[in-house]
Amino acid sequence: MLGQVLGDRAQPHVLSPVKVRSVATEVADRLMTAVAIGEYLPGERLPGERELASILDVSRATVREAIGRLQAVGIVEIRRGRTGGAYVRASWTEATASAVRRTLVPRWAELEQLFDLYSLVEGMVAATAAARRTDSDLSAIKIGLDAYATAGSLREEQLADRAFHAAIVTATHNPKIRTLSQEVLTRVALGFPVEPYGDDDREGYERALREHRALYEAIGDGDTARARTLAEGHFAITSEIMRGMLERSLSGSPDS
Amino acid sequence: MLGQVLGDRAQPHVLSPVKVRSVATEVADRLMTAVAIGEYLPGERLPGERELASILDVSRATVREAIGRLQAVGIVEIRRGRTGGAYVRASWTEATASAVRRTLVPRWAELEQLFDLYSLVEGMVAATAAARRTDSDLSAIKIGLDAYATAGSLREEQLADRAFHAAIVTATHNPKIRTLSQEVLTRVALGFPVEPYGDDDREGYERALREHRALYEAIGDGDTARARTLAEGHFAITSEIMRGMLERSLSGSPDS
DNA sequence: GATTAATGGCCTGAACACAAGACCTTTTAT
DNA sequence: ATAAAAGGTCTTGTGTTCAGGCCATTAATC
Repeated sequence: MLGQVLGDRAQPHVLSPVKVRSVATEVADRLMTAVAIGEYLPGERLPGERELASILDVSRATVREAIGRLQAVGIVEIRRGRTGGAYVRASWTEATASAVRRTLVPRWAELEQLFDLYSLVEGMVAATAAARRTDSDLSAIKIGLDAYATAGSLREEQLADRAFHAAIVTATHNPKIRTLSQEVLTRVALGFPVEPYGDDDREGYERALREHRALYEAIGDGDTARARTLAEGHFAITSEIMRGMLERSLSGSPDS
Repeated sequence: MLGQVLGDRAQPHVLSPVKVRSVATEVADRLMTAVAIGEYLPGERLPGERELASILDVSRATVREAIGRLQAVGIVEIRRGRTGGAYVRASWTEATASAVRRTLVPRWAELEQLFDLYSLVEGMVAATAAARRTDSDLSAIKIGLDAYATAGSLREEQLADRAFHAAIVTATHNPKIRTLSQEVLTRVALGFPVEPYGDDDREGYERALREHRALYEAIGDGDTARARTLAEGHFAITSEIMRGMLERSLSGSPDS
């Protein structure tokens, strides 16, 4: 009786079909993520196959399998010879537009949910950081903030942005939170570059800088509510940008 | 220069060694979780090997491998014959005490972090639910609350508790949040039963009931801050209970 | 008490993913 | 021209998983 009211599930969540990621898929996802978050910029070369195999502790065959997938969707181009390797394509967002259409559009609703989750989690992170930050945490955040403010190139902007956020996550004093944040970011980033590359958007930069400053001060003040609100808003903006990118990629060429 | 200041990592997170879970490990973890969260109570029988293989969409050999591990750590006992199967041991928390010592103690700090994360995530869930709940969401939560209030047995308490929390998660209107919550819970639960079984603790029950009521009202009022605070506190209590259990299991028999 | 059904226990063979390593081909720095 | 560094291509071996059948055990049923 009670079971009926409560909707007693015949198939609990923990007993849903099992699916394990293959090593090759895991590697491919990681490499895509690395490119997506700007770890490797367009024109840059990924580490060699042998090196990646060593770093990731997998066989070279598996690395090749993974790189082959990146090549297949146009994220990298392969060059042979002495200076060969997997180079991030200049406009991989454009190159993958059709892949985006095929892969991501059916999951539009899912992406919206991911963006939402991303924003909420980062708000949680910021609030926790505000509650727990030490003075040295604050200093580290300040360094990231200043670096962002004085960044001279897009690359420096990216590095500083990541350092800033990394310092905030560190200020939560809980490595699990970092793991969670990275996992959520990865899920979001798997389809999109978090920082639109060619986007030399001064206005966006100024806005981000203002928000970073405000967030820094909220954390410095230990104002958890303000830090949360600011972070949620900040990452919601990022989500908006991605959403806009996707929409543009959709309204562009109908299909390849 | 900038790179130095920002601590440019030679080995980004995404390029750390790859390790994928085997199917058998995944199945074993799921079954352990199912037992840990009270899906199967002591004395109850897990589904048969063939049935599990079908449900989980894996081979029976893999299921056997997983069940063998549960048996090895004393979570279940295997009976043969017509009414045979894997039965949850009456006092598996006791039976696994030494396993807990060997497995969990080295990760004490990690567990603390997990408890902390658990509490924070559930706070986030409650706040989001308070902000987004519809009237029908609220009704569902109320049903769970009432069921908890009128629960006549431990089993009913568990079911109602889960229904209550499930209804709150649903009220966030974001399935990804549900997934996240479950993942975090699973990580926490992997070592511990969330609801200590034999713990016929009226005082604890009364307290939980009060907190559930308060949480229900905060969500009803759309008071995100209060909902968050209540939920964080509520789950922090759960964490405290688990912590106490572990400490008792430690101070008990030195080792087996 | 015999039968039968439901269960775990056990085995084989094939398919597959992955690792390890050798060797070839291409390209470029020297 | 040579050598180095990279990707391209094999082979071989190993471990995991699946699919299926058959055996052993137990208890409900006739």
